[in-house]
Amino acid sequence: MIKRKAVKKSLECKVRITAITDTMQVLSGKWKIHILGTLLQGGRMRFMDLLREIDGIAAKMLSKELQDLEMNQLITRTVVDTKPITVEYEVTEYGKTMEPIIDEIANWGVFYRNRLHGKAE
Amino acid sequence: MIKRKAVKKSLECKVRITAITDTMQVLSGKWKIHILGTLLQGGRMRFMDLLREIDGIAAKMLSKELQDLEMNQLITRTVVDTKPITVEYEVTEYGKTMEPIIDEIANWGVFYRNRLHGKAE
DNA sequence: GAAACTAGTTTCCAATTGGTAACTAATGCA
DNA sequence: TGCATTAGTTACCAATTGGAAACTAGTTTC
Repeated sequence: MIKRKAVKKSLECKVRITAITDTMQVLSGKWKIHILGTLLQGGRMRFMDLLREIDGIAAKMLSKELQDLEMNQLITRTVVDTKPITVEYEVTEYGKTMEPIIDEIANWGVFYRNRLHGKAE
Repeated sequence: MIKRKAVKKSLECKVRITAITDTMQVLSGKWKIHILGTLLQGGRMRFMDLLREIDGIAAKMLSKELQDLEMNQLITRTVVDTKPITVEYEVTEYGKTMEPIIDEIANWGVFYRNRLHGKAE
């Protein structure tokens, strides 16, 4: 018996921990999942649409989080030459690979609420 | 056309936002997902095992996060009357419903790493 | 009796996060 | 001319988060 646990840790666990850390870093902060979720439902949306749709977010936060998401290539930013200039945001194909995560998180949240009330009913 | 968008928001979006907020609150902080992930892999584990297994966590953080997870009934805490007293932590059946989320997050992290290197290869 | 191991707790500090409110700059409308 | 709308930015501030290190306290081993 010569430290089998340490081997087990190095191989399986570390890769997993790195993977989880990466994902959570990309989704860090209070708003990114909500922005992605809203854009996944709404398709192409403008800044002001998002500001109105996502309850409680401030312009500063929305702006910063959109920049982060764009840097990670999860969304695209397109300036449209309308009367007052508008900017459209859209989830990329790559960004759409986040959908299973967001769905699982949303599902669990519903499950959680149901459990808090009557599970016997 | 009398504000159809607002209706759409109230019905679909708000429930989803609440659900996501709930889940993320239960998983809040830097360590909860790692602790759950480690316990899901390792089964019944002691405090010191977790401290050694989860790279970088401090005793204070581990202690606090374990308390949070126990309060939310995702794990159980059992004091064992060994020579120096030990405490065992284990994921509950309810806690195991988090597994799909953690798996999706870990999967995406692996996908993310692969994409950063060679996707053409 | 000293050192080590168990499972934490306490204190103190630094960095990050996120919120409010005011401001910019370009354009259109009355 | 003055107000509204677009998409932000800036400055300031408060709360939360998390990390290091030292400490507690009981038991066992050398």
